[in-house]
Amino acid sequence: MRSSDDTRTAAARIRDAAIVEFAANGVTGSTIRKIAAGAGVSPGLVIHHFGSKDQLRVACDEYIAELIRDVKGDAMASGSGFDVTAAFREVGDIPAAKYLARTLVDGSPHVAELVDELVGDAVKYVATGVEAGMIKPTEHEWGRAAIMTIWGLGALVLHEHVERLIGVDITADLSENPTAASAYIAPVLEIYGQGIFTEATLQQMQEAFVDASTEINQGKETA
Amino acid sequence: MRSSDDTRTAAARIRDAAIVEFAANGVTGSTIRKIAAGAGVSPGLVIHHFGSKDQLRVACDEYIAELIRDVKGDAMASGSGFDVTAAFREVGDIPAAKYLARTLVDGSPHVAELVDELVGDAVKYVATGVEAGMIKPTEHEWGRAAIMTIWGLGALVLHEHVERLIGVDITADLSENPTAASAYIAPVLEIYGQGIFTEATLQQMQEAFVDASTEINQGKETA
DNA sequence: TCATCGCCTGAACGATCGTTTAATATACTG
DNA sequence: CAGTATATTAAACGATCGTTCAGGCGATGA
Repeated sequence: MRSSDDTRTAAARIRDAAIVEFAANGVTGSTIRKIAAGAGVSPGLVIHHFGSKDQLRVACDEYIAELIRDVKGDAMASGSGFDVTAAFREVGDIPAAKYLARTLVDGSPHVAELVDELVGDAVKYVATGVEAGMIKPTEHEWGRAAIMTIWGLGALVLHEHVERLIGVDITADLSENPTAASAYIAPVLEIYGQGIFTEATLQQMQEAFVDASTEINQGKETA
Repeated sequence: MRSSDDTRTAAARIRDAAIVEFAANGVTGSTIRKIAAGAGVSPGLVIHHFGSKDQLRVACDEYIAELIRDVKGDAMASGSGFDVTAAFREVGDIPAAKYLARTLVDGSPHVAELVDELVGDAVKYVATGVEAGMIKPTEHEWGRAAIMTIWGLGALVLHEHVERLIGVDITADLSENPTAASAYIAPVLEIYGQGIFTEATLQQMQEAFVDASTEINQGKETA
């Protein structure tokens, strides 16, 4: 696996190999021996550098989180802030998107913190969009931004299903092949553009929902 | 773990205990010994009934898929077909939603098949909605339905983050506490109702997208 | 030159894994 | 009732896991 012109530190090679392995098979599904083989080192060296499998996993979490922090600003600036997926294209040889997809489900404090930051970014992105008259205002600033972030991350986590269903690999760089990516982007833009419900349906649903709510907590008047 | 008035077959108890374990720790993170303990039997009996850990996992996949097929019709009929999550409330003691969340990421032919069916259901649900004048028509029938399904499933997969961010456990029955659930449902209804982009933004984005597409197409033709 | 120190390896250890096996209890059948 | 199939267990096997350990290698500094 290791090429002779690999200038990375052994510790860096181990970390990168671990990310590949964790992304593909999950943490419990990965073995130190396989990671060591991927990095071209002995299993003992993995422990020597990282202490334990769990500490290696933490190091990977932190590294990926930092990696995404570095590139997410570019994605926001490029105008595709409504789709967090845009921030998680694979960086170099590192399957950051696939690693994140796994870790979002397995659970990790560092990645949870990153998600919170992404929601904060989305809130800011949406707020500036509202100020510029490009995005509709809302009563639920935080909730709307959170759900847009969750939807984007959720699609990323389910990238295998997205690819099977729509034929687009959203872990890859979509900007390189916009024609193929349109199968994913066009419907997303449509929903975010005009919604799906007609006026009548929306009003009806909100009324039904308010009725159900006021059953529990009466006295609250609608705006 | 096993209560004396448990009338289930030992095989059924093992299967249910495996679902709980798989849902909580994933397949590779679960052990036959723990599953056996959860079912109140010996590890050997697990193998005797299911052959192997992998066959046990397949049995769980099939069982959960069938379980969801049974209840998903009710959710569609209740009018919340726009949110697949509604179909996956925990059934009895079985954490079907959490199991599905794990399996959607780990990958399983049976669950992938189920997802395809859910998209098919969504297409039908949307089509009837369009006919009834409740849902706006679209050029991307399949794509829109697929993305709505993916978004719903994605939120389910990231239920831990949804709960941390918005304070709503979408694996639980939301209808039992509509007030709390509104933090999740209200923004979703808003986005599905009116979108987020203003008319100007939508047009601008679609033009930019078409430009990018034709750039590629023209480049390919000249090359 | 030699002692030192960090990088690294190969072998081994104990634990735990999925699975097998032999044996026993229970239920069904004729 | 005898006989056979099924349900179930305890114990053990081999494989593999994460981790430890003793030592070799190569650069560095005095």
